[in-house]
Amino acid sequence: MAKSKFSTSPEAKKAILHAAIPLFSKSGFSGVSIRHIASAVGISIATLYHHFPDKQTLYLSCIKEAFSNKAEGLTEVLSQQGTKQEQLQRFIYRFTCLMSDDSNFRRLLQRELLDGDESRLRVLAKDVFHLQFKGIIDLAKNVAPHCDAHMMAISMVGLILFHLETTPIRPFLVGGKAEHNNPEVIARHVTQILLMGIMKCDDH
Amino acid sequence: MAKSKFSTSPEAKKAILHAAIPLFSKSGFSGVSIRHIASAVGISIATLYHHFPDKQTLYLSCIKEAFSNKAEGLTEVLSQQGTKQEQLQRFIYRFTCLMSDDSNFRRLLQRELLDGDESRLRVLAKDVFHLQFKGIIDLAKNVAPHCDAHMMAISMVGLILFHLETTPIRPFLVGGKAEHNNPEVIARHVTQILLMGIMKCDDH
DNA sequence: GTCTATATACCGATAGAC
DNA sequence: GTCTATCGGTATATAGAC
Repeated sequence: MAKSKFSTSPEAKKAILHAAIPLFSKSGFSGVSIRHIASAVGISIATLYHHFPDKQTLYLSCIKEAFSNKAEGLTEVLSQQGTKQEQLQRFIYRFTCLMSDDSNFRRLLQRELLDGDESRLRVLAKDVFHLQFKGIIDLAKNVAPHCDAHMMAISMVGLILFHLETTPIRPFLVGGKAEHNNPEVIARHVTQILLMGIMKCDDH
Repeated sequence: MAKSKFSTSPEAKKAILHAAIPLFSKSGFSGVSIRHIASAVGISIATLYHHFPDKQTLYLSCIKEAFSNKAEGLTEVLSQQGTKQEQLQRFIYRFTCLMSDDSNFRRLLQRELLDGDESRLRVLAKDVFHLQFKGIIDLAKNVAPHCDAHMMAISMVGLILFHLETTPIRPFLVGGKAEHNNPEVIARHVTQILLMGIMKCDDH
């Protein structure tokens, strides 16, 4: 109880958050004004300040909302069965789809890695994504027991995210094709690298 | 000739750029004010505007300066000799060191991938890094002729960048150790994945 | 809970003296 | 080339009516 000084309806807060999330995703904290957010929701600035005490709190609420929504999907993606190879393959594919479908989340995550201070990153890692990252670590231990599981988990996530991150610059890079933005193509490529390395890779 | 309406000394411009680059790297375009930059250089706002017509031009000049400085180092890193494996190994190691030594550049690059519009990304890919990315493509074709060279180049760069990008959150992630920020450790891990995949990887 | 109106500070950018 | 002074606009945030 008493989460706020004011009486606020959860619906109104959600409406503000879901209008603000894509704006923060696109332009970052400093690139979005309270005016802009209020205008997007269709309310006045004063009304927005009735629900959130300041811009910083609104931003952190957006992060929390976007990330905790995604945590469920991640947990589900990690509950895989089958052989080790199948587990890896399915995780890579479904994680790629999850990130590809929600660029708002992916961009907010990458912005947090650039802009988040120590306390924000701690919350992100320890409170929001602890179980999910642990799941990826366990998957790494399972499929590659001789590896450093932490590094392997970072590599798996990084491979996928960077292929999505480079989507807008790909048309101007040598060899870039539209199919390189297809989650299935990305997932197949990443899986092949992880399973066999590049020497035996054949993802044409 | 006539690059500017005003007479400006290149030294003064360089001084401004090299004060502004770390600021833009840390906080992004919207997160840094002209006042802040002028203060960091030790000049007045009006003096800054004598050298650059507006904030946007100053920012783009920072990008251009930081990136073209790095292009030389990248070209040098790509002129490798030895067997295919040695070429890959050395490129990964030296590229990792290059990115690790200059977090300003790496962060500006990642910010551009998030914030850059089509025209800025086109300039970046076609005018600034065309030869360097072509070099990575050629390396990929050489060491992995059966692969999609574009995807492989993206994977190599992305693997390295994400390990550096996650440095600040690593202390809070399961299994994170200080040694995971060591460029040699990162390069060895990435090289092993690329050469052998995770099944045969052993980077403890 | 929502609004209009406003306080206060900072923003990018310019004028004009030296 | 560098400065002080300042413009007009926008930023976050608040006061107080309804």
